[in-house]
Amino acid sequence: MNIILSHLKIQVNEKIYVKDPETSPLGKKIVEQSILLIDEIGFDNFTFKKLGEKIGSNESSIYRYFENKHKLLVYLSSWYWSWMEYKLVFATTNILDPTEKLNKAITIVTEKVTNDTSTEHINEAILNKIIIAEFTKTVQTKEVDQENKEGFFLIYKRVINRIVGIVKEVNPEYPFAKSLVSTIVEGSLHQHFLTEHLKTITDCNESVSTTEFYLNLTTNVLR
Amino acid sequence: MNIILSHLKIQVNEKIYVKDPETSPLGKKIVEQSILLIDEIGFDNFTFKKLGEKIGSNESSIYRYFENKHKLLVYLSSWYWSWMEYKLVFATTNILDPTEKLNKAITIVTEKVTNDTSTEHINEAILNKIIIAEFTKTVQTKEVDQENKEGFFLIYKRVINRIVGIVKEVNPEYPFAKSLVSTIVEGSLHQHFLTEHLKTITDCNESVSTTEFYLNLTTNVLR
DNA sequence: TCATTATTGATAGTAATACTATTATATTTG
DNA sequence: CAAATATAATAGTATTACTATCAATAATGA
Repeated sequence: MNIILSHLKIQVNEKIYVKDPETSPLGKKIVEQSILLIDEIGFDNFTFKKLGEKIGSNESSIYRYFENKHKLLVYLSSWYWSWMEYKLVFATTNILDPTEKLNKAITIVTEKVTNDTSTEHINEAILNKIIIAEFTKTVQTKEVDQENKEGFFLIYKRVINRIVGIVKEVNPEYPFAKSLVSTIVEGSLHQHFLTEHLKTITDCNESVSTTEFYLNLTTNVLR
Repeated sequence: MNIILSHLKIQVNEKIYVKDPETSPLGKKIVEQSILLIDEIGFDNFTFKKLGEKIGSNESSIYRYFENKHKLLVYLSSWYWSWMEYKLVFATTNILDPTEKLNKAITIVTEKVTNDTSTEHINEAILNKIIIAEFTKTVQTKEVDQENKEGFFLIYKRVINRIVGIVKEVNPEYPFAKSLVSTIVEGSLHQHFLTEHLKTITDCNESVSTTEFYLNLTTNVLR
């Protein structure tokens, strides 16, 4: 996995950035350090000025890569889901049994990411923390319909629908495949958040438990 | 229901506001009109200055009721979940069969709110729209642990755990009652959002469908 | 290698946001 | 009617979220 990914460039919709951050050292530094800073102070308190100070670079230079911090978060999310899609594809290819394939897929999307080192400048474990804490903010805006039209959430929707395909293999009769998968993917992020902050309304406590919960749920729903 | 609620004062944690908005006409106006304005322009674009202009009142007067717009949203959410708790209690009281009671409870929390007129100055249907679009923002902040300690999310957690109790009546063996219920409650908000904005990753299309999906899911999971 | 071009940095500036403070003016209540 | 309270008006500050301009540096290619 690590070997394969190190040769792959994660594809992100061009409209999300002003200049592709993958094309320069400064761009990579922006992506790398923004992940650390957002994790540290939270997206709401994050500003390009603070990021500039952190990377010893000018605020205005960052604006040459991203229009605003919202777009940067959309970029990080797209990168994350694109990376997740690779993980999904590689993990489920060659598995013939649909149930086994689905279990594998659910495990991949619901488990907490720890210490994946497939890319040099992106810390996937911390990016996963950001997605857990901030992902819904990328869609929950007044501009969602416009941005959806422009393809900002394409990769996310593709990940969902890829798993929907597997669900349909397991049980073609089940009428809520899309809602089930979107509930699992978004819900598992939420469960990880609850595990961390609102422990009294979740049973999940370690990485494995969230996955267990959703594997159990899926099995019961589709049988 | 309407008659009963008109005599009830929804209780909200005192720490959320500077001055209880229920105690004055201006306070009520702030609550009433903030719901309309947040629905109209979105929470991110909402400011106390704009609200002041809308209600023909001064920005500084609003600050005497709420420290900042985040606290106002927490107040609106608390009000919503408190109101939801009343609906839950009244709808499930006197139902003896646990399964029937659970189905009723799930229907209440997952269905879209339409035209409830139990309180004069709060439009519950529009408040429901705000909760669908903005609720996660009340918890997904860097201050969540501190605010949780201060009891900001108590009512929300109580609603969840009330339903958890019913789940345990239906199936005491099921090991993920809390995660199931928090997934349903948060997930149904998300499904309503998807129905409105990202239709390709949900099967829900009208109010009834989201409820159907979760009723079906719960039945399958708990049997 | 030198000239061109692209990239980054530094500085300045604007409008809006998120408040706080002060004082004046109503309004309520005892 | 006086005292207390609530609201409005105005002003002011620090920060945010940018945009614009120009200088300095680095990369490239003829």
